[in-house]
Amino acid sequence: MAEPIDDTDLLFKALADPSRRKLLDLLHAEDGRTLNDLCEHLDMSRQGVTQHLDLLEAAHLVATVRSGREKLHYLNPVPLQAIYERWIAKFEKPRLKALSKLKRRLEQTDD
Amino acid sequence: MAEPIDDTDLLFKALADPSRRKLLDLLHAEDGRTLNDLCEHLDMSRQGVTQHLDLLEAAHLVATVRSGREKLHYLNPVPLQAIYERWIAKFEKPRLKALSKLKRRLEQTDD
DNA sequence: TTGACATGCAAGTAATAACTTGCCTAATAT
DNA sequence: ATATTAGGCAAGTTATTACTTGCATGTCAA
Repeated sequence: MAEPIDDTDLLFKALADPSRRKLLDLLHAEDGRTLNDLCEHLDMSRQGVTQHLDLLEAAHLVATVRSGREKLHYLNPVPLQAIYERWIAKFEKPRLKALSKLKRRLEQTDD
Repeated sequence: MAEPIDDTDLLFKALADPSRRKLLDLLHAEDGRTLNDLCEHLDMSRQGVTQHLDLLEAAHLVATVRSGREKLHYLNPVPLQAIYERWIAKFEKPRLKALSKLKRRLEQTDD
């Protein structure tokens, strides 16, 4: 069963694979990489990497821009925030929940 | 490939399935439930639920206590904190990273 | 002390996910 | 112009995961 209905599901599924997590780490270390660049770090075929990147893109964790014959990949950390709100903050002890609220308030005044 | 080597992998794999996330939600709503209790909410065989709970237990998200012929299930939110540190805080903008440090400092003095 | 209840074990099936291979198109550099 | 480089598409294969069924064991209540 396990139909990937909502974004939450795509997101967790995207994070469930170590190769995809490595890709996120690579983009975190240096943004705007090409497909070939990323392939050099992964020990699998180019298509394998492409398919992982497609999943990351479906989960909105990676955005891409075509530049000539190259495709540049950028990290988008926003969905991770959603995980935090739904799965970390919610399950924390009340004390930490209070801190989460504080954090959000600070974000609003700061931005 | 995708060998489940470390705890991180078990954790993300555990969270990747909607039924398992539902189980966590159920335990969050009310802790110490029996297997049969949890089964009533899941629309699959008892064994299916057992296997999901086994994975959650392997990821240390659920702990169990045997009580007579019943098995009680308890939620352990600690591993979720690890995800936060490694995957949320790390990928946040520097401003939010600073807040994460603050949070940890507060935790130490508070506990 | 027996019958119903709560759960465990093991093997099998079906669905999904990860990965590969081969060929195709478009951009660039010489 | 043409060879090379970057990437896309589509099928097929293998591995993993989700789930089921049938039977076994321990616990409790009457």
